[in-house]
Amino acid sequence: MAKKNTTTPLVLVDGSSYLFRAFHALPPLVNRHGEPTGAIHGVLNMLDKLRRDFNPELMVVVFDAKGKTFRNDLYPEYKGTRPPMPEDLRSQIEPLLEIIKAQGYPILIEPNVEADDVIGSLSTQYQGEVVISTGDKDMAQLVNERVSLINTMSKTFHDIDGVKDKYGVAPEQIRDYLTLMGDTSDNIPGVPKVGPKTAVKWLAHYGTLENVMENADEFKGKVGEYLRESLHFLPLSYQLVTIICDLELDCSDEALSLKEQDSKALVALYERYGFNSRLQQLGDIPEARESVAAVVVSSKYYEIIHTQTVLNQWLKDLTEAELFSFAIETTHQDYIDAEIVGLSFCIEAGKSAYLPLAHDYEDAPKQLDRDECLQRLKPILEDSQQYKVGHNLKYTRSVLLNYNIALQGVAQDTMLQSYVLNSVASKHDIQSLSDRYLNHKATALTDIAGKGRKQLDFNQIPVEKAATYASEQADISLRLHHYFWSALSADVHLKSLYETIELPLMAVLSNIERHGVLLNSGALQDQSVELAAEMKAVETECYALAGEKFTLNSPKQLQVILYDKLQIPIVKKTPKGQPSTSEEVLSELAKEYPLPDLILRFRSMSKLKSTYTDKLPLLVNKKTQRIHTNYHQAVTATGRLSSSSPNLQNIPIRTSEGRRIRRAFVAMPYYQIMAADYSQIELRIMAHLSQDAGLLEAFSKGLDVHKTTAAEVFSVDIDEVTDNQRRSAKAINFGLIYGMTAFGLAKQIGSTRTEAAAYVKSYFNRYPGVKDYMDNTRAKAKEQGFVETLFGRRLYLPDINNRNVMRRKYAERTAINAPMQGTAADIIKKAMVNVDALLAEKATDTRMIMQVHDELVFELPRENIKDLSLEIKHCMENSAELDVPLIVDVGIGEHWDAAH
DNA sequence: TTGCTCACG
DNA sequence: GACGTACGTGAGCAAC
Repeated sequence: MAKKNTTTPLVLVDGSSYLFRAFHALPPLVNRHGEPTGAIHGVLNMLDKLRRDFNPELMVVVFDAKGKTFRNDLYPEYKGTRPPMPEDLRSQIEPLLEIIKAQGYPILIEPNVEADDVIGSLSTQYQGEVVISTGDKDMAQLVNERVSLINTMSKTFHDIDGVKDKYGVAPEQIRDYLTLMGDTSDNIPGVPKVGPKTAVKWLAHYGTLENVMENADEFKGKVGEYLRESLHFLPLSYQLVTIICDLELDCSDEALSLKEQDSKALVALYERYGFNSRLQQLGDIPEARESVAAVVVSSKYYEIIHTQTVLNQWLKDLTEAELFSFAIETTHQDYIDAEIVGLSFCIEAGKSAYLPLAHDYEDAPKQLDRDECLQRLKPILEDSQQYKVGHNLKYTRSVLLNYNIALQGVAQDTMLQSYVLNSVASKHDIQSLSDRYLNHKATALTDIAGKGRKQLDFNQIPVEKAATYASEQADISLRLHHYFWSALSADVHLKSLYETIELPLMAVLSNIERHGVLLNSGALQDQSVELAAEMKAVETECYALAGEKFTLNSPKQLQVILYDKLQIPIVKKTPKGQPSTSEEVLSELAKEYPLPDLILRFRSMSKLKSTYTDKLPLLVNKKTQRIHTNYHQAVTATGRLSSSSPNLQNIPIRTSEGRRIRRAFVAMPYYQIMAADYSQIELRIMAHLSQDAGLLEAFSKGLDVHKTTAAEVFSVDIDEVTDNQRRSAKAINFGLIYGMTAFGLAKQIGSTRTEAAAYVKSYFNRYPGVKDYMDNTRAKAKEQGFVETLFGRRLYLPDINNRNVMRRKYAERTAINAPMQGTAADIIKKAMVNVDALLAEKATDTRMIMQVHDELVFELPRENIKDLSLEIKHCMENSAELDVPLIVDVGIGEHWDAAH
């Protein structure tokens, strides 16, 4: 085959590998017919990206054919351990092929061989540069001077050196390497106990598999025996991992060239499968415009509202709309200081408007009066029957309240929709979502405002630019809603989680944030002064012991002092290979040396001072004189909230110096602080989920569960359990929630690994239900690719079947932990919604002011405090029906510390 | 910006 | 005989 006269490479795509990976990596999106389309999206986006990156003229997408291949004839057990393809994936193949074909890609599907073999043959026989796009490491054997690999999903690129770096062997050794290791996912046997490290070591010494086999007698120990026992089947394994490179295929340029897309067919397909943003893009092509117009609103129409007449028309349209999306643009990111600069609206995809109100740069065009416009919008925004969509409406709601507008009728928040559908997707901001789900690169704020110190506030941005950006925000939000809504509607649990927990919680959180917490700044400032003095003293002592001055807070400098200068032996290294100076290590060293203990004292004081006593007073808001945190509702993988600026979920409690900080969290005059926390909620959830008889009984009888566990594990009478046994049992109970190993438990309780393993074994004997539950959870996770909480919140685990042991084990531990941590999060969120309703009904002056994962904190008037605290306690305890009682402990005091 | 360390549940 | 080792967060500091 001749090389085509082109400067761009031939791109070969392993379609099957990407289809499979996209299916597991992406959320289970469905179109309006309820058909799954997530994997199709994934593969199409990937193809787009390859085209953008390489701009190729020749490009082929290769898929595995259905049915058996010649490898099954060689070895009937080949891929014998693979579960059957999930139906939701199988059903996406045909539509995907149709779409790819209509987009103009040549497709190759060869019977009796795999996609690898087709790609191997094409890359070998083509004379020019080749890029193979695959997620499969076996293809590394095809790399040479003109053939390289790219993994479009993990964004990695491998040429010859890249393969050597990644695997430790040259491309021509890859087959030997794979043969020695075997491949569990394809069910190809290798030498037992030989993994990447050993395979690389052997090949580095002997060069080839053949040489290893000829010298098998030289290998010592158990592995040597395994090697000799494996010799008879290694040639077969080698044959199985070898990619065929001499298939006779049509390799003409004609066969490999990208073709013109069939716009008409694409319009029909995109419409059929609900690929709206692709449909929009087709609308820009003249010959497709007509057919596109027949199915969607095509062109984007962004209007700027400058006159009363236009405003009137839009207000009328908004009032008549069943559902509209809107967004606000403000001067600050902080909702308290934010002033509204403009609003955008969208009634149907592609048709939106921007209402500029407070752009005040030099020569800014005259704009409608802000207060007047807001007054006219107020009835619409406050109408609970007028349904609205937005993105991160907690912020919008808080800002509008500054203008005395109480947002009602929030039907949808696209940030929360995205989070409920897939909490693991790292970002839920509108730009990322548009890119990911609509395949549309939205204008970013930094595109129009710049970034860093010179970033313009929104009121400084020219109205024209601002209008494009803001209108697009509303437009995208509406499109995302259509997209997410069909996916949510397909799953009753996810939909209910979204509608009954996350959406109502949004307003509750907004109220908590806005109300804020009263802080005794003076007390903290005093503490800062005292800490500074003590730190000074410790510092002087440290310099004396070290024999020189150094930065106590620098791990790097401390390393030099401890391990180089003072020659203290290294106990542990950080993940990057540096000798660690962590708390754990220093405590150990403190037994023998004086300096580590001083460093620890210095560090803890420094932490308290810099993070809390110095910083918190600075965060008191000038207007309200209180602290206003931000609760993030779409950050954690498990469903918990997180808190920032300041983080009120990590205020110290474990040391007395730390608790002193809590005493600065006070109530206003005539009020008190009440703290209500769930007792051992995650263990109770484990009892409920596992239905283990022993655990259920312990909780139902109100026993001390750690003591009960100790009695069982150590086979002693419950009255004879020692404090030490109880402590170990508590560590076991916690460890179980985290998916522990014997190693981790041993480290925690300071026992040997063997002892720890015996405790775990004994635990599982006594609580067989827990063991079953954990095994079932892992198995289900592997099968489904996700785990669920009691209320159906999902957590996807893309690594649960990863070939990398570490990543897989990590995913397995997450699989164990997430249902418990997540269910606890669901329960307290429900409680927050319920308690909020209770307080509204009571019309008291009581305010919820903080949430710390299993604790709610309130500020309430002194009168009737006992009655109300009991009501709140009951409300929290009844927010979920478990097969064990939910217990809430309540405390009241002048400050947060006293309320515990 | 990254790595380390440490505050919380 | 390799390699890591209990889950989930946010923040400050040093050093690049």
